[in-house]
Amino acid sequence: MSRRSYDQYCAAARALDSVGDRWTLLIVRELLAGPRRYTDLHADLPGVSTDVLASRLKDMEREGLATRRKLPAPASAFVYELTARGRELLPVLTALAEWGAPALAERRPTDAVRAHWFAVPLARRLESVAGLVEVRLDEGVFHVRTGDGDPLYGEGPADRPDATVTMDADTCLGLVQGEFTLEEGVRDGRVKIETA
Amino acid sequence: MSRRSYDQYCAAARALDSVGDRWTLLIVRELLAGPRRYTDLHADLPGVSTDVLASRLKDMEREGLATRRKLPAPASAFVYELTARGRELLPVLTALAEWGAPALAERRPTDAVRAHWFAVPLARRLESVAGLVEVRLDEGVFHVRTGDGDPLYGEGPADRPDATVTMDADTCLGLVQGEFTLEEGVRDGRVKIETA
DNA sequence: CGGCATCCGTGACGATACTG
DNA sequence: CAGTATCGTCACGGATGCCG
Repeated sequence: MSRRSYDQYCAAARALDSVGDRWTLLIVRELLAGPRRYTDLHADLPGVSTDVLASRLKDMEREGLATRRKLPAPASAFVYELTARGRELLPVLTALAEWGAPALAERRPTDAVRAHWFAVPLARRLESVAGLVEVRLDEGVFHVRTGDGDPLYGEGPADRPDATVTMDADTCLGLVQGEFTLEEGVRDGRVKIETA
Repeated sequence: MSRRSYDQYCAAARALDSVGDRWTLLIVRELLAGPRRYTDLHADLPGVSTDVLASRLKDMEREGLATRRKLPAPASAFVYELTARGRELLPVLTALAEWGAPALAERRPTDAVRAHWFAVPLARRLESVAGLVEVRLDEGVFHVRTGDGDPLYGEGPADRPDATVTMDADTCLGLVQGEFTLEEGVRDGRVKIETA
Protein backbone atom coordinates (compact mmCIF):
# COMPACT_ATOMS: atom_id res chain seq x y z
CA MET A 1 0.00 0.00 0.00
CA SER A 2 1.51 3.26 -1.05
CA ARG A 3 -1.46 5.25 0.13
CA ARG A 4 -2.35 5.00 3.77
CA SER A 5 -4.23 1.99 5.02
CA TYR A 6 -7.94 2.12 5.69
CA ASP A 7 -7.24 0.56 9.09
CA GLN A 8 -10.41 -1.50 9.02
CA TYR A 9 -10.72 -5.13 10.11
CA CYS A 10 -12.65 -5.97 6.93
CA ALA A 11 -11.63 -8.38 4.18
CA ALA A 12 -12.58 -6.02 1.36
CA ALA A 13 -10.80 -3.07 2.97
CA ARG A 14 -7.68 -5.21 3.46
CA ALA A 15 -7.75 -6.12 -0.24
CA LEU A 16 -8.07 -2.45 -1.18
CA ASP A 17 -5.12 -1.65 1.07
CA SER A 18 -3.06 -3.86 -1.26
CA VAL A 19 -4.58 -3.26 -4.69
CA GLY A 20 -6.74 -0.16 -4.28
CA ASP A 21 -4.14 2.31 -5.50
CA ARG A 22 -4.53 3.90 -8.88
CA TRP A 23 -3.02 1.73 -11.68
CA THR A 24 -2.31 -1.32 -9.50
CA LEU A 25 -5.14 -3.52 -10.82
CA LEU A 26 -4.38 -2.49 -14.39
CA ILE A 27 -0.76 -3.54 -13.88
CA VAL A 28 -2.11 -6.89 -12.65
CA ARG A 29 -4.22 -7.09 -15.83
CA GLU A 30 -1.03 -6.70 -17.88
CA LEU A 31 0.96 -9.21 -15.85
CA LEU A 32 -1.81 -11.81 -16.13
CA ALA A 33 -0.62 -12.02 -19.75
CA GLY A 34 2.71 -13.35 -18.50
CA PRO A 35 6.09 -11.83 -17.62
CA ARG A 36 6.65 -8.34 -19.00
CA ARG A 37 9.48 -5.86 -19.09
CA TYR A 38 9.20 -2.39 -17.62
CA THR A 39 9.11 -0.75 -21.03
CA ASP A 40 6.42 -3.08 -22.33
CA LEU A 41 4.31 -2.40 -19.27
CA HIS A 42 4.72 1.31 -19.80
CA ALA A 43 3.70 0.97 -23.44
CA ASP A 44 0.51 -0.96 -22.66
CA LEU A 45 -0.51 1.32 -19.78
CA PRO A 46 -0.96 4.62 -21.61
CA GLY A 47 -1.17 7.52 -19.20
CA VAL A 48 0.86 6.11 -16.33
CA SER A 49 3.91 8.17 -15.52
CA THR A 50 7.28 6.49 -15.24
CA ASP A 51 7.76 7.15 -11.55
CA VAL A 52 4.29 5.92 -10.60
CA LEU A 53 4.82 2.70 -12.56
CA ALA A 54 8.18 2.10 -10.87
CA SER A 55 6.67 2.90 -7.48
CA ARG A 56 3.71 0.56 -7.99
CA LEU A 57 5.95 -2.29 -9.09
CA LYS A 58 7.97 -1.89 -5.90
CA ASP A 59 4.78 -1.81 -3.83
CA MET A 60 3.62 -4.98 -5.56
CA GLU A 61 6.92 -6.70 -4.83
CA ARG A 62 6.69 -5.69 -1.19
CA GLU A 63 3.09 -6.94 -0.99
CA GLY A 64 4.06 -10.26 -2.53
CA LEU A 65 2.00 -9.75 -5.68
CA ALA A 66 4.86 -9.69 -8.17
CA THR A 67 8.55 -10.50 -8.47
CA ARG A 68 11.38 -9.01 -10.49
CA ARG A 69 13.50 -11.59 -12.25
CA LYS A 70 16.49 -11.45 -14.57
CA LEU A 71 16.04 -13.27 -17.83
CA PRO A 72 18.71 -15.93 -18.54
CA ALA A 73 21.66 -15.81 -20.93
CA PRO A 74 21.39 -13.47 -23.92
CA ALA A 75 18.31 -11.40 -23.03
CA SER A 76 19.69 -10.14 -19.72
CA ALA A 77 16.68 -7.91 -19.21
CA PHE A 78 14.52 -7.73 -16.12
CA VAL A 79 10.96 -8.93 -16.25
CA TYR A 80 8.14 -8.61 -13.77
CA GLU A 81 5.77 -11.47 -13.18
CA LEU A 82 2.93 -12.26 -10.84
CA THR A 83 3.29 -14.54 -7.86
CA ALA A 84 0.65 -17.19 -7.15
CA ARG A 85 -0.97 -14.73 -4.80
CA GLY A 86 -1.05 -12.12 -7.54
CA ARG A 87 -2.62 -14.53 -10.01
CA GLU A 88 -5.45 -15.10 -7.55
CA LEU A 89 -6.61 -11.58 -8.36
CA LEU A 90 -8.10 -12.88 -11.60
CA PRO A 91 -11.61 -13.25 -10.08
CA VAL A 92 -11.44 -9.61 -8.95
CA LEU A 93 -10.60 -8.45 -12.46
CA THR A 94 -13.26 -10.73 -13.92
CA ALA A 95 -15.94 -9.27 -11.63
CA LEU A 96 -14.82 -5.73 -12.41
CA ALA A 97 -14.81 -6.42 -16.15
CA GLU A 98 -18.25 -8.01 -16.01
CA TRP A 99 -19.59 -4.93 -14.24
CA GLY A 100 -17.77 -2.47 -16.49
CA ALA A 101 -18.64 -4.13 -19.82
CA PRO A 102 -21.85 -2.09 -20.39
CA ALA A 103 -19.71 1.07 -20.34
CA LEU A 104 -17.94 -0.20 -23.47
CA ALA A 105 -21.04 0.80 -25.43
CA GLU A 106 -19.57 4.30 -25.51
CA ARG A 107 -16.34 4.33 -27.46
CA ARG A 108 -14.48 7.58 -27.00
CA PRO A 109 -11.96 8.94 -29.48
CA THR A 110 -9.46 9.37 -26.65
CA ASP A 111 -9.62 5.67 -25.73
CA ALA A 112 -6.53 3.54 -26.14
CA VAL A 113 -7.15 -0.07 -27.22
CA ARG A 114 -5.18 -3.31 -26.96
CA ALA A 115 -6.52 -6.63 -28.16
CA HIS A 116 -5.54 -8.54 -25.04
CA TRP A 117 -7.64 -6.23 -22.85
CA PHE A 118 -10.59 -8.31 -24.04
CA ALA A 119 -9.05 -11.50 -22.69
CA VAL A 120 -10.47 -11.25 -19.15
CA PRO A 121 -14.13 -10.64 -20.07
CA LEU A 122 -13.95 -12.97 -23.09
CA ALA A 123 -12.45 -15.86 -21.15
CA ARG A 124 -15.77 -16.47 -19.39
CA ARG A 125 -17.58 -16.72 -22.73
CA LEU A 126 -15.00 -19.12 -24.15
CA GLU A 127 -15.31 -21.68 -21.39
CA SER A 128 -17.17 -24.07 -23.71
CA VAL A 129 -14.03 -24.23 -25.88
CA ALA A 130 -11.42 -26.15 -23.91
CA GLY A 131 -7.66 -25.79 -24.13
CA LEU A 132 -5.48 -23.20 -25.85
CA VAL A 133 -7.55 -20.77 -27.90
CA GLU A 134 -6.23 -18.14 -30.29
CA VAL A 135 -8.50 -15.10 -30.60
CA ARG A 136 -8.33 -12.84 -33.65
CA LEU A 137 -9.98 -9.44 -33.33
CA ASP A 138 -9.84 -6.30 -35.46
CA GLU A 139 -7.55 -4.82 -32.81
CA GLY A 140 -5.08 -7.69 -32.87
CA VAL A 141 -4.45 -11.26 -31.78
CA PHE A 142 -4.09 -12.85 -28.35
CA HIS A 143 -4.57 -16.28 -26.83
CA VAL A 144 -6.39 -17.70 -23.87
CA ARG A 145 -5.86 -20.92 -21.97
CA THR A 146 -9.22 -22.08 -20.61
CA GLY A 147 -9.49 -24.58 -17.81
CA ASP A 148 -7.10 -22.84 -15.37
CA GLY A 149 -3.66 -22.75 -16.90
CA ASP A 150 -1.12 -20.52 -15.30
CA PRO A 151 -0.76 -17.18 -17.06
CA LEU A 152 -4.37 -17.36 -18.37
CA TYR A 153 -3.62 -15.38 -21.50
CA GLY A 154 -0.89 -13.76 -23.53
CA GLU A 155 -0.39 -11.31 -26.36
CA GLY A 156 0.04 -12.42 -29.94
CA PRO A 157 -0.70 -15.75 -31.67
CA ALA A 158 -0.72 -19.05 -29.81
CA ASP A 159 1.76 -21.85 -30.30
CA ARG A 160 -0.21 -24.75 -31.81
CA PRO A 161 -3.68 -23.71 -30.55
CA ASP A 162 -6.50 -26.19 -30.04
CA ALA A 163 -8.90 -23.73 -31.65
CA THR A 164 -8.97 -20.33 -33.36
CA VAL A 165 -11.79 -17.84 -32.82
CA THR A 166 -12.34 -14.93 -35.22
CA MET A 167 -14.89 -12.11 -34.98
CA ASP A 168 -15.33 -8.40 -35.58
CA ALA A 169 -15.41 -5.59 -33.01
CA ASP A 170 -19.21 -5.37 -32.67
CA THR A 171 -19.51 -9.11 -32.20
CA CYS A 172 -16.79 -9.10 -29.57
CA LEU A 173 -18.61 -6.31 -27.74
CA GLY A 174 -21.95 -8.14 -27.81
CA LEU A 175 -20.31 -11.31 -26.59
CA VAL A 176 -18.57 -9.52 -23.71
CA GLN A 177 -21.80 -7.78 -22.75
CA GLY A 178 -23.62 -11.09 -22.71
CA GLU A 179 -26.08 -10.14 -25.43
CA PHE A 180 -25.64 -13.56 -26.98
CA THR A 181 -23.63 -16.71 -26.32
CA LEU A 182 -20.67 -18.05 -28.24
CA GLU A 183 -22.85 -20.83 -29.66
CA GLU A 184 -25.42 -18.34 -30.94
CA GLY A 185 -22.65 -16.27 -32.49
CA VAL A 186 -21.32 -19.32 -34.30
CA ARG A 187 -24.80 -20.30 -35.46
CA ASP A 188 -25.52 -16.97 -37.18
CA GLY A 189 -22.00 -16.66 -38.59
CA ARG A 190 -20.74 -13.71 -36.57
CA VAL A 191 -18.19 -15.90 -34.79
CA LYS A 192 -15.95 -18.32 -36.66
CA ILE A 193 -14.27 -21.19 -34.85
CA GLU A 194 -11.63 -23.42 -36.43
CA THR A 195 -10.60 -26.49 -34.48
CA ALA A 196 -7.15 -28.02 -34.96
CA MET B 1 -15.17 9.48 -11.73
CA SER B 2 -13.67 12.24 -9.69
CA ARG B 3 -10.15 11.37 -10.68
CA ARG B 4 -9.30 11.48 -14.34
CA SER B 5 -10.37 8.63 -16.55
CA TYR B 6 -7.92 5.95 -17.60
CA ASP B 7 -9.14 6.48 -21.18
CA GLN B 8 -8.81 2.82 -22.06
CA TYR B 9 -11.31 0.80 -24.06
CA CYS B 10 -11.21 -2.00 -21.49
CA ALA B 11 -14.07 -3.29 -19.36
CA ALA B 12 -12.01 -3.41 -16.17
CA ALA B 13 -10.58 0.07 -16.72
CA ARG B 14 -14.10 1.41 -17.33
CA ALA B 15 -15.24 -0.11 -14.04
CA LEU B 16 -12.30 1.48 -12.23
CA ASP B 17 -13.20 4.83 -13.79
CA SER B 18 -16.47 4.56 -11.86
CA VAL B 19 -15.52 2.83 -8.64
CA GLY B 20 -11.72 3.01 -8.51
CA ASP B 21 -11.54 6.13 -6.37
CA ARG B 22 -10.48 5.84 -2.76
CA TRP B 23 -13.46 5.08 -0.46
CA THR B 24 -16.01 4.45 -3.24
CA LEU B 25 -16.17 0.67 -2.91
CA LEU B 26 -16.29 0.91 0.88
CA ILE B 27 -19.26 3.27 0.59
CA VAL B 28 -20.88 0.63 -1.62
CA ARG B 29 -20.16 -1.94 1.08
CA GLU B 30 -22.06 0.22 3.58
CA LEU B 31 -24.98 0.88 1.25
CA LEU B 32 -25.35 -2.83 0.48
CA ALA B 33 -26.69 -2.98 4.04
CA GLY B 34 -29.61 -0.82 2.93
CA PRO B 35 -30.40 2.92 2.92
CA ARG B 36 -28.17 4.98 5.23
CA ARG B 37 -28.01 8.57 6.36
CA TYR B 38 -24.93 10.71 5.83
CA THR B 39 -24.01 10.67 9.50
CA ASP B 40 -24.37 6.90 9.76
CA LEU B 41 -22.16 6.44 6.71
CA HIS B 42 -19.58 8.73 8.24
CA ALA B 43 -19.68 6.79 11.50
CA ASP B 44 -19.14 3.41 9.81
CA LEU B 45 -16.38 4.66 7.53
CA PRO B 46 -13.77 5.71 10.08
CA GLY B 47 -11.04 7.82 8.50
CA VAL B 48 -13.03 9.36 5.68
CA SER B 49 -13.21 13.14 5.85
CA THR B 50 -16.56 14.86 5.55
CA ASP B 51 -15.81 16.58 2.27
CA VAL B 52 -14.51 13.44 0.59
CA LEU B 53 -17.60 11.51 1.67
CA ALA B 54 -19.89 14.23 0.33
CA SER B 55 -17.91 14.37 -2.89
CA ARG B 56 -18.01 10.61 -3.40
CA LEU B 57 -21.76 10.46 -2.80
CA LYS B 58 -22.26 13.11 -5.48
CA ASP B 59 -19.99 11.18 -7.85
CA MET B 60 -21.98 8.03 -7.18
CA GLU B 61 -25.26 9.83 -7.89
CA ARG B 62 -23.84 11.17 -11.14
CA GLU B 63 -22.61 7.70 -12.11
CA GLY B 64 -26.01 6.15 -11.38
CA LEU B 65 -24.75 4.02 -8.50
CA ALA B 66 -26.78 5.65 -5.72
CA THR B 67 -29.68 7.99 -5.16
CA ARG B 68 -30.48 10.53 -2.48
CA ARG B 69 -34.03 10.27 -1.16
CA LYS B 70 -36.02 12.09 1.49
CA LEU B 71 -37.62 9.86 4.07
CA PRO B 72 -41.41 10.27 4.40
CA ALA B 73 -43.42 12.03 7.11
CA PRO B 74 -41.83 12.27 10.55
CA ALA B 75 -38.21 11.30 9.84
CA SER B 76 -37.63 13.95 7.15
CA ALA B 77 -34.00 13.00 6.86
CA PHE B 78 -32.13 12.24 3.66
CA VAL B 79 -30.92 8.73 3.01
CA TYR B 80 -28.63 7.35 0.34
CA GLU B 81 -29.36 4.04 -1.28
CA LEU B 82 -27.92 1.97 -4.09
CA THR B 83 -29.54 1.74 -7.49
CA ALA B 84 -29.92 -1.64 -9.19
CA ARG B 85 -26.69 -0.90 -11.02
CA GLY B 86 -24.97 -0.19 -7.72
CA ARG B 87 -26.20 -3.42 -6.19
CA GLU B 88 -24.61 -5.31 -9.07
CA LEU B 89 -21.25 -4.43 -7.53
CA LEU B 90 -21.77 -7.18 -4.95
CA PRO B 91 -19.70 -9.73 -6.96
CA VAL B 92 -16.84 -7.25 -7.08
CA LEU B 93 -16.89 -6.84 -3.30
CA THR B 94 -17.23 -10.58 -2.86
CA ALA B 95 -14.17 -11.26 -5.01
CA LEU B 96 -12.18 -8.57 -3.20
CA ALA B 97 -13.20 -9.91 0.21
CA GLU B 98 -12.32 -13.46 -0.79
CA TRP B 99 -8.89 -12.29 -1.86
CA GLY B 100 -8.36 -10.07 1.16
CA ALA B 101 -9.54 -12.55 3.80
CA PRO B 102 -6.07 -14.04 4.46
CA ALA B 103 -4.90 -10.56 5.51
CA LEU B 104 -7.37 -10.71 8.41
CA ALA B 105 -4.94 -13.08 10.13
CA GLU B 106 -3.11 -9.98 11.31
CA ARG B 107 -5.33 -7.94 13.60
CA ARG B 108 -3.84 -4.53 14.25
CA PRO B 109 -4.64 -2.42 17.32
CA THR B 110 -5.48 0.51 15.04
CA ASP B 111 -8.15 -1.49 13.18
CA ALA B 112 -11.76 -0.40 13.42
CA VAL B 113 -14.35 -3.21 13.43
CA ARG B 114 -18.04 -3.45 12.59
CA ALA B 115 -19.97 -6.69 12.73
CA HIS B 116 -21.66 -6.20 9.35
CA TRP B 117 -18.29 -5.95 7.60
CA PHE B 118 -18.26 -9.74 7.81
CA ALA B 119 -21.52 -10.01 5.89
CA VAL B 120 -20.01 -10.06 2.39
CA PRO B 121 -17.42 -12.80 2.95
CA LEU B 122 -19.73 -14.77 5.26
CA ALA B 123 -22.66 -14.75 2.85
CA ARG B 124 -20.87 -17.25 0.59
CA ARG B 125 -20.39 -19.66 3.47
CA LEU B 126 -24.02 -19.36 4.56
CA GLU B 127 -25.48 -20.36 1.23
CA SER B 128 -26.51 -23.75 2.58
CA VAL B 129 -28.82 -21.96 5.03
CA ALA B 130 -31.69 -20.53 2.99
CA GLY B 131 -33.72 -17.43 3.76
CA LEU B 132 -33.24 -14.70 6.37
CA VAL B 133 -30.34 -15.47 8.69
CA GLU B 134 -29.38 -13.54 11.82
CA VAL B 135 -25.67 -13.67 12.60
CA ARG B 136 -24.40 -13.05 16.14
CA LEU B 137 -20.69 -12.31 16.50
CA ASP B 138 -18.61 -10.97 19.36
CA GLU B 139 -18.51 -7.66 17.51
CA GLY B 140 -22.28 -7.38 17.15
CA VAL B 141 -25.30 -8.63 15.27
CA PHE B 142 -26.33 -8.37 11.62
CA HIS B 143 -28.51 -10.31 9.22
CA VAL B 144 -28.14 -11.77 5.75
CA ARG B 145 -30.73 -12.71 3.19
CA THR B 146 -29.42 -15.64 1.17
CA GLY B 147 -30.87 -16.54 -2.20
CA ASP B 148 -30.66 -13.05 -3.77
CA GLY B 149 -32.87 -10.67 -1.85
CA ASP B 150 -32.48 -7.00 -2.46
CA PRO B 151 -30.31 -5.27 0.14
CA LEU B 152 -28.44 -8.56 0.84
CA TYR B 153 -27.72 -7.67 4.46
CA GLY B 154 -28.36 -5.15 7.18
CA GLU B 155 -27.12 -4.10 10.58
CA GLY B 156 -28.71 -5.31 13.77
CA PRO B 157 -31.07 -8.23 14.48
CA ALA B 158 -33.39 -9.64 11.85
CA ASP B 159 -37.19 -9.43 11.93
CA ARG B 160 -38.42 -13.01 12.37
CA PRO B 161 -35.33 -14.79 10.98
CA ASP B 162 -35.48 -18.26 9.50
CA ALA B 163 -32.29 -19.16 11.35
CA THR B 164 -29.82 -17.74 13.85
CA VAL B 165 -26.07 -18.38 13.60
CA THR B 166 -23.77 -17.77 16.58
CA MET B 167 -19.98 -18.10 16.73
CA ASP B 168 -16.90 -16.46 18.21
CA ALA B 169 -14.34 -14.27 16.47
CA ASP B 170 -11.80 -17.03 15.72
CA THR B 171 -14.47 -19.26 14.26
CA CYS B 172 -15.77 -16.46 12.09
CA LEU B 173 -12.25 -15.82 10.82
CA GLY B 174 -11.66 -19.48 9.99
CA LEU B 175 -14.98 -19.70 8.20
CA VAL B 176 -14.28 -16.57 6.14
CA GLN B 177 -10.82 -17.85 5.25
CA GLY B 178 -12.30 -21.15 4.13
CA GLU B 179 -10.38 -23.23 6.66
CA PHE B 180 -13.53 -25.24 7.32
CA THR B 181 -17.12 -25.29 6.13
CA LEU B 182 -20.24 -24.23 8.00
CA GLU B 183 -21.26 -27.88 8.36
CA GLU B 184 -17.90 -28.81 9.89
CA GLY B 185 -18.16 -25.88 12.26
CA VAL B 186 -21.59 -27.02 13.41
CA ARG B 187 -20.39 -30.61 13.81
CA ASP B 188 -17.57 -29.73 16.21
CA GLY B 189 -19.64 -27.15 18.09
CA ARG B 190 -17.84 -23.97 17.07
CA VAL B 191 -20.89 -22.78 15.15
CA LYS B 192 -24.39 -22.90 16.63
CA ILE B 193 -27.44 -22.74 14.36
CA GLU B 194 -30.99 -22.36 15.66
CA THR B 195 -33.77 -22.79 13.12
CA ALA B 196 -37.11 -21.08 13.67
C1' DC C 1 17.96 2.21 -25.44
C1' DG C 2 15.85 0.30 -21.21
C1' DG C 3 15.07 1.42 -16.41
C1' DC C 4 14.41 4.18 -13.55
C1' DA C 5 15.26 9.03 -10.36
C1' DT C 6 14.38 13.93 -9.99
C1' DC C 7 11.90 18.11 -10.39
C1' DC C 8 7.67 20.66 -10.73
C1' DG C 9 2.75 22.15 -11.31
C1' DT C 10 -1.83 20.58 -10.27
C1' DG C 11 -5.13 18.30 -7.89
C1' DA C 12 -6.81 14.85 -4.46
C1' DC C 13 -6.82 13.82 0.32
C1' DG C 14 -7.38 14.38 5.56
C1' DA C 15 -8.23 17.32 9.60
C1' DT C 16 -10.52 20.90 11.56
C1' DA C 17 -13.66 24.66 11.79
C1' DC C 18 -17.80 26.53 10.58
C1' DT C 19 -22.79 27.17 8.89
C1' DG C 20 -28.00 26.53 7.60
C1' DC D 1 -27.83 16.71 11.35
C1' DA D 2 -25.83 17.39 6.89
C1' DG D 3 -22.91 18.98 4.85
C1' DT D 4 -19.52 23.46 3.02
C1' DA D 5 -15.09 26.17 3.65
C1' DT D 6 -10.38 26.42 4.42
C1' DC D 7 -5.79 24.79 4.47
C1' DG D 8 -1.56 21.99 4.75
C1' DT D 9 0.24 17.79 2.77
C1' DC D 10 0.90 14.32 -0.34
C1' DA D 11 -0.06 11.76 -4.64
C1' DC D 12 -0.33 12.08 -9.53
C1' DG D 13 1.07 13.22 -14.36
C1' DG D 14 4.44 15.20 -17.53
C1' DA D 15 9.01 16.28 -18.72
C1' DT D 16 13.65 15.74 -18.30
C1' DG D 17 18.08 13.77 -16.82
C1' DC D 18 21.12 10.10 -15.64
C1' DC D 19 23.48 5.75 -15.85
C1' DG D 20 24.37 1.10 -17.15
